[in-house]
Amino acid sequence: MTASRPAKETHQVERRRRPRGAVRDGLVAAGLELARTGGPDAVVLREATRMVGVVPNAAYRHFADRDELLAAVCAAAMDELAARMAAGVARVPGRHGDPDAARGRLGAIGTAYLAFAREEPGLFATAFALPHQHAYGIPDTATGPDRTGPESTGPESTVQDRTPLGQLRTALDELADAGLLDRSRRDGIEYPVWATVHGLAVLAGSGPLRDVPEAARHHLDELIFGFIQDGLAGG
Amino acid sequence: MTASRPAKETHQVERRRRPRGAVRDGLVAAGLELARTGGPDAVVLREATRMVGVVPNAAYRHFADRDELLAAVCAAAMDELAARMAAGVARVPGRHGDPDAARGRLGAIGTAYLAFAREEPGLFATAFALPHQHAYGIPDTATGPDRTGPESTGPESTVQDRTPLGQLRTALDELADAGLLDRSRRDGIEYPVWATVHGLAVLAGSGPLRDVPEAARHHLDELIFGFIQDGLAGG
DNA sequence: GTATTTAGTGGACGTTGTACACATTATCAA
DNA sequence: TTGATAATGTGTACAACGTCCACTAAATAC
Repeated sequence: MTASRPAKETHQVERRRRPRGAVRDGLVAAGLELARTGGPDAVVLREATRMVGVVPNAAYRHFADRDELLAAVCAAAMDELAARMAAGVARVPGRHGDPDAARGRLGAIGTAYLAFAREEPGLFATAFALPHQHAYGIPDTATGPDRTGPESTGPESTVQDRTPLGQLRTALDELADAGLLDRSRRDGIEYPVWATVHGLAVLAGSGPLRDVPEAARHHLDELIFGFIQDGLAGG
Repeated sequence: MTASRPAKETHQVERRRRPRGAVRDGLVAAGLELARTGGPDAVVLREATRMVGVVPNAAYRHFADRDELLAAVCAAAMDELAARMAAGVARVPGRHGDPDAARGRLGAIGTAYLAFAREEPGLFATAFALPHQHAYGIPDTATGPDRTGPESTGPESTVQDRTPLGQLRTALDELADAGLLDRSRRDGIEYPVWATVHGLAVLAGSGPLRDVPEAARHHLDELIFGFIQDGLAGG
């Protein structure tokens, strides 16, 4: 403390030498790792700062509070799910409109969804965890169109959205283009399909159907896919 | 302190005057109220003891730790769901085997399920919240038949189980008895049906489809029920 | 009536989220 | 270049939580 700014080469704490936004990104990445092994509740602010190598309060320069960090982590987890789905779809060959390809891509979407839920239960739970904003308040009285409601598509859905629902919509549209899904049944059908796959993912992932043996798990998947096929074919 | 046991009527802290098991039951009831308004994370041990009027450590005479209390609260929440479903089914008139009654009872089950998820989001989330045993461990390697696997029914499913899955099974059996569900399609069909309803309950309750307006919500319900009907009818 | 179990109290510790004051570096105007 | 201002990290502190330990009074068993 004698000199005003002495020996800068020794080891002056190396304060603030990280590139811009590195701490923020690091916190999200750390939170993602915590979420991967422990779900949303495991993303604890202090632990994340510890992993990044900063003091706990440093996080508050980048996030208003823990919930805002968690929100970023949730978004990252959702992105990872979307990426896996897109990768699975991309692996299916065949031009648009080809019935086999259309079927294959829809199947790939469902498979990727279930695989993610099974292989990364923590991230899956985190992706769908609402950051405790006010969590479970009064049933809500006419909330405006704030959050992702029925996925407000643009004028004509020009740019494809990578969200799970967006990818599902694309696959179902192709199924209709290929003549495998009656146009009169297309409208809104994405919700029952999504609900069915998501329901199985939740029930078998962290719900009452967790720890059913691997064989039965596969059987459940087949049951679900068959059920969806029947639902798409219609009565 | 002069007499060995003086003035018992004054105000000697009124220690231990509660009936047997009252504290335990009170803790679960308190936890249930906390869960009702805040979900599983809101069931905090100290707050529950405060509501019951005992010191925090008193809880440890009845539960090994917070997770064990939470487990009891989860079971209570699941019971409430089951009770609502049973009540809904009981409201539908008609003898066993009557097609209208069979359809009505299956519908009542789904309706009660969705209504519970919508009216009591905290309890619904709690009912399906696994108490953080080790939560999201390694994907599990051949776990034995410990937890509620595929709902091990007795020899011939003599006594009806009130669990949601049990009630759904009963309704589907009746549907088959009434000739509305092909016997060849009955086996295992409860899982896709459950998954579909549960998926919608989760997505619309605390998931990305929360805060869709009331009207669209009803439309979603109809879509789901129609989809299930088609799935039951088969291709 | 005494001994033993049961069920509550009191105090303490470590961890968490977060607020306030402070210090240092980056950015930009003069 | 210099000096103001914003951005970003540090330190200290506090309340609340889950949980541990020692102690004590009531209920029960012998």
